[in-house]
Amino acid sequence: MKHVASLAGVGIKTVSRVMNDEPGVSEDTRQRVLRATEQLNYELDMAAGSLRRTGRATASIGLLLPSVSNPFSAEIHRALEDALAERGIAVFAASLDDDAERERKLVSAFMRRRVDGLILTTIARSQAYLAPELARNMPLVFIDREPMGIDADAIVVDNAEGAAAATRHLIAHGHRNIAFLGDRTDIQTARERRRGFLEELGRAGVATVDVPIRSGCHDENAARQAVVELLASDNPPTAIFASQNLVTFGVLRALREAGASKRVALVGFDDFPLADLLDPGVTVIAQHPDRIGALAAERILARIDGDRSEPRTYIVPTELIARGSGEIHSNQ
Amino acid sequence: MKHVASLAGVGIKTVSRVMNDEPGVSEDTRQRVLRATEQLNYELDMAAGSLRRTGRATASIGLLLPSVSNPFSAEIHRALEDALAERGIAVFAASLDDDAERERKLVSAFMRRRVDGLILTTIARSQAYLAPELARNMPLVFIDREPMGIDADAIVVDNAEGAAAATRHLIAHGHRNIAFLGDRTDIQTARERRRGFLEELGRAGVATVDVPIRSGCHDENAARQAVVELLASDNPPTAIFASQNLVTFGVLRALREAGASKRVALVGFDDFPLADLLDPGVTVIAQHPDRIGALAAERILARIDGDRSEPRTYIVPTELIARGSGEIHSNQ
DNA sequence: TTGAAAGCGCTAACAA
DNA sequence: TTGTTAGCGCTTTCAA
Repeated sequence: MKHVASLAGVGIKTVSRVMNDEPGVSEDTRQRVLRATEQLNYELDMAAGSLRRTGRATASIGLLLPSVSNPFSAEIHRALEDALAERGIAVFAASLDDDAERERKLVSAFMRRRVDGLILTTIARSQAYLAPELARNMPLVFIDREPMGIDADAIVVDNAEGAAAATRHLIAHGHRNIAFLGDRTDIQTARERRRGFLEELGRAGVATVDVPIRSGCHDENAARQAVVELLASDNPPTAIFASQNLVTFGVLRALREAGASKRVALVGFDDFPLADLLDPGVTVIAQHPDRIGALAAERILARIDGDRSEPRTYIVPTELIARGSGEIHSNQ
Repeated sequence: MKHVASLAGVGIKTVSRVMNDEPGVSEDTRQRVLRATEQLNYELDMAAGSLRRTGRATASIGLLLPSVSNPFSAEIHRALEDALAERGIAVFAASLDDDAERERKLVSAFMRRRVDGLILTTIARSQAYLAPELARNMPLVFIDREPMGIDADAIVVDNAEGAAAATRHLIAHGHRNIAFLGDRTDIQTARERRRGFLEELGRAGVATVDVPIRSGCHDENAARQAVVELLASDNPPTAIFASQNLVTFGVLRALREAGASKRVALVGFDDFPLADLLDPGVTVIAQHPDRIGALAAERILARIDGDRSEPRTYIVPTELIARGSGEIHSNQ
């Protein structure tokens, strides 16, 4: 900046004014400064600026996702980026891998970079470690899973209700023996989906005592294996509820291998590409990652802009999309 | 940091030593400082540090992808993150949207944040605008598409050879009337794939003059529409080469709607989840985004560490995965 | 409309 | 082993 100033024959503060589009610079000087910046290929150093600037904003936020390569997460990421780019805010993205230790390390890495806000998917038992940041008005928005031990904005879907809707749908098609394939129980959404499933069965008067529940399926293979075992059991289920997209993929593989795709009904939580092109099409409870991302962006921007209202949890509705696999009737 | 120093009763430089794990601090003092940081919930300000540090490293890089939500891009992103996280480097991720103006703006946003390196997918006709950065030894790695007008590291796949392999495969199954569904021709990889396709047809002695070529399919719907028209034409193709995953999806839809899935052969460029569960399974030319990401990380780290060797283009091989759709024989 | 001086939080260089 | 001073590139404050 010094160099630009001397090349343009002006003071350093004048260059600062031009670079930040501040008023009080004659058009003539402005042009001279701009020419100098081009000649020197100069770009403002935002970090140096934010050191002195009142408010200290860095125009960056930290985004913690289950994984940047998870399609659901990636859609949220994109919606967020679109909304934040309009305000010139850059996004540090990182993957949680459902590991509590990683969560702490990545949050700390964001803090050391003095981000203006944090948008987080979490796995640790408690997020109370963030209380000091919250007290200092660090904008915090939790997505997909609500925080524990701390009161902050959250954007979630109604997991219990979505799971209940899936279950209701299967019951309406004559099923009573419905298997539940769930993710790791340390994941809040997984527990909620199980709760919704069981409550709905209860409402329908199905004794939940011998409902086949397989929790802890965190990947495709675990789910596939679980289905293989269920189908080989004494009393194989006539329908399956898969609580997550990777689990749904594993179920699809197992059913295909057993030749049971058109006999055993299936509803999956979370939509995925090509679900309609499989045979039968896969009935799902669709979440709306784009809406989750847009809402999260809206909330973090409001907090950055000084909104000090009570933290709230926002619920984005789910939607059942019938494509065939969930409409298979029970023969029993 | 001042506060921590006075609370611990030490000089500010001692705190700096502790925070940066520098030697020359007694275990006793170290403990006192760490206690003070915990009490004050202090985290180092890396940006302030890098202002003074020799080399100015910010421990962050800029990553420009076609879109963070594109599955292929997202896999690259993940592989990169894994390799860079080991070195404590954070990633600014952004979406290009195949828009040259966006490219310039996002690169400029990265520069203003003084990233330690740039990993870029580009669309602009020329990347000569980056020559000044390159001259200043800014580490630059291009992925998926080679830069124009500038000599820098690039990680690409052999698009022409991959397309040729797909074409060869179809020819070997008796096809001569193969349609090419290509992406926008301002995208380098799209042009390369078309070249590989045409050259292979030439080698096989097929007159390329009346080969049905449909370029400019940038999304699912354009591809679907193109296939609908091709199937309705006088001389419908017996096989299709889809040059990109969204295009493949559109082709799948069109074939399904026409009831032609088991009659018209299909090979798609780029693998995708569930390709094996469709009926027939979809034969693809698989790229290896994880390897591209890992290689890009390796190169940018080498450049950051001072490697000044001649820029190179690294080619990651593709792989034909036969699943059924590409093995449909021609009846003609 | 312009610029000089101070200082943001940190690390380099050097001194004790 | 520890601390002091200067200064990184910028914005704030204030004066001209």
